[in-house]
Amino acid sequence: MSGERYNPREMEPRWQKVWDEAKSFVVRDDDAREKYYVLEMFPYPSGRIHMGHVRNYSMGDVVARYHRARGKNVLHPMGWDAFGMPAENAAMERKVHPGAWTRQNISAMREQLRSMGLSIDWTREIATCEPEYYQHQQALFIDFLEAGLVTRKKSKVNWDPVDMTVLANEQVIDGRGWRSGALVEQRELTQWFFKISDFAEDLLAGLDTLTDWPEKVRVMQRNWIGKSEGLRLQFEVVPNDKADASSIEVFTTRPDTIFGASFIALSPDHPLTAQLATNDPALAEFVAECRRQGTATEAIEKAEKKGYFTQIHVKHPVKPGATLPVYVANFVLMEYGSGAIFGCPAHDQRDLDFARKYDLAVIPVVLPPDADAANFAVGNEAYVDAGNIFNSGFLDGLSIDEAKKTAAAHFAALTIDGKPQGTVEVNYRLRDWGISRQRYWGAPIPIIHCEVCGTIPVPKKDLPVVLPEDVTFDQPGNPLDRHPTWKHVHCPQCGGAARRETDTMDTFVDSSWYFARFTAPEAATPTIPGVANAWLPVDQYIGGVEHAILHLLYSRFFTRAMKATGHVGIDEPFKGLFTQGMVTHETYKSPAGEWVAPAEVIIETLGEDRKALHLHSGEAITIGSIEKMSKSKKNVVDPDEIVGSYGADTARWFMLSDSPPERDVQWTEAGVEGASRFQQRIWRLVSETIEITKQSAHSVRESDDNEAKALRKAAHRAVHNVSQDIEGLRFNRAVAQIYELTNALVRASGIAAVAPSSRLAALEDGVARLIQLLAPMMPHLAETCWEALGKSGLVADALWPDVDPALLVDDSVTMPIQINGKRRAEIVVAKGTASADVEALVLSLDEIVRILDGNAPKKIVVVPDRIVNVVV
RNA sequence: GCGGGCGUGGUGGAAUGGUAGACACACAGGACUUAAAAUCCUGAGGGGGUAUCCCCGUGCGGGUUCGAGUCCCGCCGCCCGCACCA
Repeated sequence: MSGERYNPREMEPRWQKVWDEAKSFVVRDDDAREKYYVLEMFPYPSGRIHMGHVRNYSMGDVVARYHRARGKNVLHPMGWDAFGMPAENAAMERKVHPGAWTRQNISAMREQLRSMGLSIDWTREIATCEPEYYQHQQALFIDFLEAGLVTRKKSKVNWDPVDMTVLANEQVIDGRGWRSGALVEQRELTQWFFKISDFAEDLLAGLDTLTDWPEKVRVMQRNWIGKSEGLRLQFEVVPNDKADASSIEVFTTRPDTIFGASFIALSPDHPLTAQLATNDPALAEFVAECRRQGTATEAIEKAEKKGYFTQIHVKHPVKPGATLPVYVANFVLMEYGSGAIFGCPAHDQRDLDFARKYDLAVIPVVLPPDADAANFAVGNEAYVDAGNIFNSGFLDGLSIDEAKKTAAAHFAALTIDGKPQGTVEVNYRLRDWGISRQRYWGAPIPIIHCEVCGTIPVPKKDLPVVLPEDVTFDQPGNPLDRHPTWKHVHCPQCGGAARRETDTMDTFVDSSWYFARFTAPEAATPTIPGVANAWLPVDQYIGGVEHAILHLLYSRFFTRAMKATGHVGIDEPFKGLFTQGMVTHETYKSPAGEWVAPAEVIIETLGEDRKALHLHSGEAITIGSIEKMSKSKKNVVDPDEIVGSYGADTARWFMLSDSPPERDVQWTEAGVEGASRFQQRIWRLVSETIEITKQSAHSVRESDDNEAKALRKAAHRAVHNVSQDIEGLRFNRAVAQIYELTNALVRASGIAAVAPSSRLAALEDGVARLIQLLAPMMPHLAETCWEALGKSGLVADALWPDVDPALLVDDSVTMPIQINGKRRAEIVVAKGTASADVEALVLSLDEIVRILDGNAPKKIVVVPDRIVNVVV
């Protein structure tokens, strides 16, 4: 046996079949054991799995298998985020139905995932594109609608006039549609919205409870929600013959700087702007120009601050007799605050730029701590830091915070047009979530439009609203809209002719509650609340950081909305979140400047130098930078090929070793080979251990000698450390611990044949423990070894090895001796040796005596059982 | 601009304020082999000395401490996220 190499290609399918037949990973709701829910972000069925999936699911599987071994009832499901654009693109390009394309991809990718040997309960598999799933999403939509969490409103969208569809901001490139290349228009469409902004405060507050989330993600969400507290302030319009309005409302977070105000600016989309523009062609032209600028971030970034003076003025609210000019400015957003601002150029850079351009007053009202009031002036840089208010009448001398409160109180007490002049208000950057998409391949929004009764939800008994199969993609626009019959229905209320909503839901809706559906994937309702509440929240969620905001925020909103409608009883869906790094690879370029795939490159190593040659042509290839694996740069490695040649365990092991999981990992051929060699090394160790123990009769139970004891200690320490590292998701360190134990056992196996039986027993026990530590990471190899060692049952079902605490502590410790903080010697003493004894021992050491050279130490610091520092 | 993170050998990376470089990859030398692969052993941060040993060393400059990769202050560089948010 010891001569045979381990053959993953033979063993891996075998164990996968065994687990399958034993239903090892099928989980039951009525299991009394403690629950543990581990979930990796489910994949989009693009066609084939990539290395990012391998990394993601390897990590999740380690966590799942570890907690199973810890005796927990582990839910570890898998599904498909199966709606979306790529399926429609495939339909247009290849004339296949999006459903056929998607389902074919799902079965191909399911096979690939199965070949990885993941401990997934496949009986719970769901695909969001099936009516069995999306009918419940439609039910949720109706419940949300009835609970007032859904609204229908007009909103500006990017409209592609050629494809006749709405585009996301990311799909607008240089003002043109990414597919059609047509100039994108801004259109107002009536769309469905989830009222996520109703939960802004709650979503913000909830972040503080998510202590097992990366700080980075919490900060990103906090910024995205963008809370700011300020004052809504009325400015009285100086009577004129242009404007109908008698007052203008602005939002400000700096009411303390009101004495520094020098202008008012309206958004181009402000109602007053529109009204003024009807009698002012130049203003109308200015507004049109602003709109042309578009919403692309790039354009906004470069746009110059521009304004248009409306000829009207408002009264200065705190300087009797003074007025402020009213501009329309391109940088004021209608969507935020009230769509109008007051400008205080001295203390806001953007306002300052604007003031310099239009020659407006710059009045400093915050005095920096070290400046003096007589000379302080603002140049081309606004002063935005702390200081005391000056030049400001009743606010003089106050701090910024005090002045904000005083100003707010002042304006709250005054009235304009019968309303308070100032009202304290909290604003959020977070907008409601527009979910309407003019697409075929998504969940239909279950609404019927009736001329008589209005907008009527589809009665629940009529769900699902199923997508029609007979659709065409040979022309632009929404196939649902031009389908001959699908949208023509009767009104559920009056029975008259009516029209179906032809918009479908944003695919982010699909992924906002799938984790809940996994708890009862076949239920007749979206969830079974009792079951959902028993499983949720997800204890450990793992996925890419690219979902830090949208997916994770939407899921948090959905959970709250589902709670409000009685589907779950919790607020936060994901207790622990882990965001893993990307998989990268070197890039290669041919002399012609074309990207070359790693599979077509041969690397030659000469000493420290590396040279790349083309596999076929033999021409020199340039080795480029390390980049995220992507098709466009061709630096991808196909998981199938790796599994086929090295086995799934090797791929899994490599993905877990070396790099900390939150950082990017570089895929290298050498690294994979190292992982593969380690696999063989384990198999040799196991085979040799079996041989040795077979040959030597060690029926006599001897007490452990020092070697045996050291071996046992190494094994128990490894179990302890690996456990902690897996729980902390420090897989790279767990791997290093396993290497260390392996090294110790391999060393011991060399001498065990001639050694006392106690060492053989320790070796056998250590190898068994090693295999168990390995089982979450290389499950197939571990099963093979477990079986070879003659252990009963599956290692996948075995309980995690226990740790004898007595074996974690040493009776003696090595203490380094420092002289002035530099290590000069070390001593081995019994654990717990008194400081005075240690001190005496140190001073008697030859090396120390020599280094001290007759000088008396100034001070000796003894940290018991740790270190000694002699200060000279 | 704002926010977050990072900076350690040839490389990926270890290191509760306590022996910097665990573990791995790559490399070099040796053993085995007709040979290669595989395997095993040995070496290795840099500099100096035949050796015992000495000096320097965690992006840079300060500080706190008996002791700093780790904590504090100020720089430099890189990465990520957000960005006309009033």
